[in-house]
Amino acid sequence: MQKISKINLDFTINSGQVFLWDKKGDKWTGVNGEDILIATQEPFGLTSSSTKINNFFREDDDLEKILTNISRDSLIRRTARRFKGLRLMRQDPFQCYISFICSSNSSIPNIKLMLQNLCKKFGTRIEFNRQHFFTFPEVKTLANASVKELLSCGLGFRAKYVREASKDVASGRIDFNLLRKADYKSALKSLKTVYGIGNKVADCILLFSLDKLEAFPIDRWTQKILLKYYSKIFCDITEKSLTEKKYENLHEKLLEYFGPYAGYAQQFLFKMERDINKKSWL
DNA sequence: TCATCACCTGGAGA
DNA sequence: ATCTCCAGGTGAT
Repeated sequence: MQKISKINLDFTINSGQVFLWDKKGDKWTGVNGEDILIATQEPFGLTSSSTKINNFFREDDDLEKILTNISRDSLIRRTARRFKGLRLMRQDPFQCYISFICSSNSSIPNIKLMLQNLCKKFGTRIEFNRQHFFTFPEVKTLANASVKELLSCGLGFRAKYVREASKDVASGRIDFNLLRKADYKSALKSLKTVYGIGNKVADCILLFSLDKLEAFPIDRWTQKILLKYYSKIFCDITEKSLTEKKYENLHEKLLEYFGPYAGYAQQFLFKMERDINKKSWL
C-alpha cells in the first residue's frame, strides 16, 4: 500500500482536471490510459493499491515551495488555505489530449459521458478487484475509428477533431515525449497546429499531462475570475472572448504575476469560483 | 488582426 | 410536454 500525505482527494479530483473518476463510498476509482487507479482518503494520507498513484498525484511536487511562490495576494493565500491538499495531476497525455478536445463548448457531465462512451466502444474491458472497467482507447484505435462511430459516442462536432487529432499522434507528428521535454512555448505552438486545439485546450493538456506548470488555461470561468478579482492588475480584460493576441498577452502578464507555478494558482481559483457558483463536479 | 457565427448534444429551467 | 438556452472553445468567413 502506498501512502501519500497532504493530498485531498475530493478537492483534487473535483477540480475539473479529470472526468473518468467515480466515488463509491469513500473510494475513488479512475481511468488513466490503460490503468485503473483506486484511491481512498485516510486520516493520515491517501492509500492505494498501485505505485502509479504517486506519479499520478505528482507526489514529487514541493507544495510548500509552490504555495509560497504563488501567494502573491491575500485572495490566493486564502484560497490555497481553504482548499488545502488540492493538487495538479499528471495524467496520461493521450487521454488528457482527447478529453480536452471533447471539452469544447460542453459541460463537465456531458464531457464525462462522451469519454465513457469512447471507453466502452473503443477501450479494453478488464477485470480489476472483481469489477470490470474499460480502459481509455489506444491511439491507433481512435485514429482508425470512423467519424460515424465517433458520432455514436455523442461527440457531435468534436468527432472530426478527435479523429484528426488521433491521427496526428498515430503518425508521430504529435509526440508527447518530445513535447514533455520541450519548453512551454514551443510545445504550445506545436499543439495548436492540431485541428480542434486552440489556446485553452492546449494549455490544459500542457498543464495536466505534460508538466508545464506555467500553463494557465483561460476559459470563461478563469476570465470571469480575473475580471472579478484582478481587473486592477490585469486591466483591459472584458467579458468578450479573447483574441489570439489578447490571450497571449494576458498569459504573459499572468506568468509575470503568479510566477513559474502559475498553473497551480489557476487551479485554486477555478476550484473556488466553481464552488461559489455551485457548479456540478463528477 | 479582429469580430461574428455555426456547431452536436444532453440537461436545466421556463 | 415542448421549447429555449447554455455549457471549461474552435474553425471558418
